Amino acid sequence: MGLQQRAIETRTRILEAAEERFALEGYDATGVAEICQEAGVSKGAFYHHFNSKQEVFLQLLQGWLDGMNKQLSVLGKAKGDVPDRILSMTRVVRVVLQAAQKGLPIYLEFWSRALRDPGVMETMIEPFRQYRVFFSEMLEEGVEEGTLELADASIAAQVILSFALGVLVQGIFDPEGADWEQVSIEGIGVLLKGYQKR
Amino acid sequence: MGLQQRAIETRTRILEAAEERFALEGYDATGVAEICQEAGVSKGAFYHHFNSKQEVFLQLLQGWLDGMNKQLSVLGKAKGDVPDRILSMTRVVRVVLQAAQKGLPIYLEFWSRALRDPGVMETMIEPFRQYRVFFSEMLEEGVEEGTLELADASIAAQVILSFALGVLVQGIFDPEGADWEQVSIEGIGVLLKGYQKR
Amino acid sequence: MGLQQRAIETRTRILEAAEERFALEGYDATGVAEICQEAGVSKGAFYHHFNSKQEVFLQLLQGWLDGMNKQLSVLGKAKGDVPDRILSMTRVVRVVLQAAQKGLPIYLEFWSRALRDPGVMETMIEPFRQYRVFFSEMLEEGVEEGTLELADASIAAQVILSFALGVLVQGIFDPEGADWEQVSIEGIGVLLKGYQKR
Amino acid sequence: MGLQQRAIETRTRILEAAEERFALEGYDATGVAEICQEAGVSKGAFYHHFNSKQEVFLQLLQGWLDGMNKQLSVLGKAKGDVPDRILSMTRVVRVVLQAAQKGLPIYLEFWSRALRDPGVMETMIEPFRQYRVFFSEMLEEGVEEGTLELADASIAAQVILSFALGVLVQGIFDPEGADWEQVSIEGIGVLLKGYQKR
DNA sequence: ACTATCGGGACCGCCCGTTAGT
DNA sequence: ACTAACGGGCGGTCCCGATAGT
Repeated sequence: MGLQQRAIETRTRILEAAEERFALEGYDATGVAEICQEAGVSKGAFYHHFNSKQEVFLQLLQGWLDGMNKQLSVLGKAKGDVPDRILSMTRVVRVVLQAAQKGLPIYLEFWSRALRDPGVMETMIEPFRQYRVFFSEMLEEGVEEGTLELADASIAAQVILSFALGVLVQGIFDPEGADWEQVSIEGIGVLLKGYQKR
Repeated sequence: MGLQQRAIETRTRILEAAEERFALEGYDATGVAEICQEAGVSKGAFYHHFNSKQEVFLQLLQGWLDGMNKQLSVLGKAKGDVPDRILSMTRVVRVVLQAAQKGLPIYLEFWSRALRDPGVMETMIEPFRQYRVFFSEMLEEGVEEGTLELADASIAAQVILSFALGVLVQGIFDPEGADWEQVSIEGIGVLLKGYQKR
Repeated sequence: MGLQQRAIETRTRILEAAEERFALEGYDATGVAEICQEAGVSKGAFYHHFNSKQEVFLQLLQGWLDGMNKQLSVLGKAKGDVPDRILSMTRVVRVVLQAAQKGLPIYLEFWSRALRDPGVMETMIEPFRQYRVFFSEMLEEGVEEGTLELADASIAAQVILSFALGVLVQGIFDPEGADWEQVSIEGIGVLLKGYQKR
Repeated sequence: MGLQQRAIETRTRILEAAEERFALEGYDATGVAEICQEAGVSKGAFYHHFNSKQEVFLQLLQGWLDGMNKQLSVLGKAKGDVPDRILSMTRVVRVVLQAAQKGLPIYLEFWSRALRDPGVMETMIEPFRQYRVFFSEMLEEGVEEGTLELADASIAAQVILSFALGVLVQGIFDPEGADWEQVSIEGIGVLLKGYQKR
């Protein structure tokens, strides 16, 4: 309906404006008035749709987490044998880095918040754990299909993920510092060679 | 004891109090009055020693960076052949993690700030680069001494560091999520095996 | 009655309170909180209507200047020949003095400000110049109607205005020091006699 | 003695610095620290020589008043008949204006203060009254020497002084607005003609 | 005589959220 | 659904002055 349509749009505009401002200046340094101005609405509208600035933040966080989950489920449907699938993931490093870089400031805000709120912390950590489970299962699949040979799939998964995360972190904070794509290919290559069945 | 002595102590007390409050509540959420109370000094004293809250923050950052540099120079003086030295580093993971965990909140504050201030960003990234250089030289030493065999020492260094950083990051944010010491030993083992001369 | 109505009233109350406090204690010595209390509004309301204390001050100044202009246009419509009109003006000295005395403190504030802000200075001086032009034209009218005889109407206007201003200034700062009405009548008398056609 | 000499110099430096800052920014807007910096001394020195910022201000005021008195006594020693003496005073308008312009800001500060402090007000007004007495006596001298003819010397003195003050005020605030020297000569001429014995 | 250090207060500006009104 | 007006309070900064020390 017309009215509802407009309301939804207003909501979205507020959320988008908030994300932008939070990313640019941080949560605390961003005023509600600022968000409203950016969104082109009045403060009344803001508090009509949200109960507090905090709530807007949490909604943004939730949206971000949902996005993560969706990504994960896409990864699960890849084809080929396990080593190939891992290598193919490596190839998208550049894309991932670019995406991550844009979202980094707000992401750091999420973490800052998480450190002071155990509930948020739990929610933030969850994706990490899911990645680990997902990867662990994938490696076990590799053992079953006979392409990998490893003592403990869980630990191996953590090793590979740690390396990937390390590349990511450095790539995000210091993109020009090295050719991170090359580093990731080399590193994954060495690790896979160590884990591959001869 | 002299005037100067007392002044230095006051300064230190302010810095320590600020560090604690910043870590506990974040930069923005911490008031100058709060810092002063914690430090047991007046606002007059605070603004006698520092021109702004921001300046206190930057001094803390500087102190932290200096500490990093000192650590690095200690690492450089280790003995034994290169693979052994690397392995011995992994053994201190637990200690490093504990130390890092304590400093994490303020560290995240540093990064949040860095994202909004290119100058700070540069300063924050520098240690990363120095670690890379340091490690790269160490690996070349390994090549010279005949224990390692690698195509490009610089990239290999980045690979190893990325893995280490990844373990660290996960260990900091999710200490209970896995046995990070074991993961680091396993991972470094695999990587070294890949780089060691047969 | 509407929202707007109330807003206007609030604005007015703030301006009036500010004028009173500025006059009583001076611009710098008057706090925003003080003005708010006097006006019976909150600081939120204050900063909703004005961006700063300075802005309130400038609005007061503007209002005062507008009042001056209005007065001038009233003077222009008097009747009788020119010498009579000038004499009739002198007779209101007492009234003018009383009015001026009340507004003096804030007026001095205006000037103090003007000395430090060329833009304000220009605005403050403008009325002076307009008075000169107005008077000059009036004297020329006297020449045309044959009641006055003078070499340079502009200079004569400045002479008369200077005298008037001098009486005013002394009357404002030292009302009890002399019978300023009598002085003004005597002085204007002598000047007019010097300029009147025999 | 050496020590005393240095102390006096410090005092003077503080007073000069204060005068400059007060003139530039106003009494309230000028901080003690600012004065100290300008004078090149510490705050301790400041409060060693003066008990408060206010005291410095009052000392400046006193100095200014003493200067006024000195000027007056110089005027009293002029030669020639009274009309000539008055005319000769007129000729120094330009010099007076320039001097007054420089001291205007601090002078306005004096008056602002005076309005809120009856004691200061009395001190500020005194020179005005002395000028009136001085002038009144001079005019009576003119009557005695047979060059002037007037009903009430006191009022005539006030008339002439009012005109002079009016020219001065305008000349100070709007120096470019007219040729104030010419205006003063013309005005005094007309007034003297009215008062001179035929 | 002069300095460095410190105390505590108060001000302006802003901010988050609410309410009266459309 | 949305706006304008408003409430009350906090936060960084600075300021005047006092004191401990040289």
